[in-house]
Amino acid sequence: MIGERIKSLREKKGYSITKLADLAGVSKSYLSYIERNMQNNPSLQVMAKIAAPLDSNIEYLLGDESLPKLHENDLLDDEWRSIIQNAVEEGMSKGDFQVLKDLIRSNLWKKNMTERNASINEKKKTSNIIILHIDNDN
Amino acid sequence: MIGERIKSLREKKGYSITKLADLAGVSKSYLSYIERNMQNNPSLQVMAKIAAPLDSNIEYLLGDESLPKLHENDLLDDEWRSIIQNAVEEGMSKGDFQVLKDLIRSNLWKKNMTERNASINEKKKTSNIIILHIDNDN
DNA sequence: TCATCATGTTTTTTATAAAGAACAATATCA
DNA sequence: TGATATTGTTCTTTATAAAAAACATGATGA
Repeated sequence: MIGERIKSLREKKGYSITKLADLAGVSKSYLSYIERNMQNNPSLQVMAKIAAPLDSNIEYLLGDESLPKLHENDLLDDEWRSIIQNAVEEGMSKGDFQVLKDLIRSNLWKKNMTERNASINEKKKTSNIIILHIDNDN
Repeated sequence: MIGERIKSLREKKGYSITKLADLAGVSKSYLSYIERNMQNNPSLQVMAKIAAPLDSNIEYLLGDESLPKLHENDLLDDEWRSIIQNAVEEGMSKGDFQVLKDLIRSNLWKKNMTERNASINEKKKTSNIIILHIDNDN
């Protein structure tokens, strides 16, 4: 349930119910209800207000209630998310990504190969991967 | 705003407001308000009820309201998530990924270049990206 | 040791979310 | 072409979310 998540995050931060209620701008009585699942139908605004001082978001607080669970607490942080989101919007396929991933796993990572492409060279500072070839015929 | 998302998904399904309201089990008047952003603070239960017949989820409907936006409708689904999760665990950096992303954006995508690497060749079916070179010296 | 404060709970009140009409406007078809 | 059905809207009501207040319990400390 939703209450456990909030309570867990709250205690992790060392906040009392009263403190979190103040930070969030909701009444402590209502927060108390929510944590104990006595009122499990809060509005989006209340959820957002509670999530903020917990450095969380509605999605995470929903937890199993809803399908996905992505959260900084769960390894995949927001920066990653937006990077990937953009890539997908720009047409990256799962297969494309899998190549990169498999590459890393198979430790080609460590091996140096030759050849270089000038147009890509400038990207070097941010990564140790250089992509030379893009195949378009399948 | 939240209204646009719902309306967009609804129309994509070919549902009328009345139809969706029936499927979701909420009043059509309220749904109408929400779509026009005249009432932008629905409860979680209402959100969940609306999301279901749209084959969506609260997260997606929230859209910009909340930080992440991941959804099957946005191409980023659970499969993506686990792929990326694994990659991160295997040491992939954001910079590494950014190279790939920038590459796609700059439309190298469309250009064919030469050279090929036998050890990677077998990956061709799943991707149109072939990685030839991994630089390790920075 | 008793007074003040912080804790979380339960009661009461009030604000508003959400339903249930009734409505106007357009579409459908006999 | 006029009756009936759908569309989405606006008005009215009622159910309940959320605040405010009062409360109980333990902690702090003078």
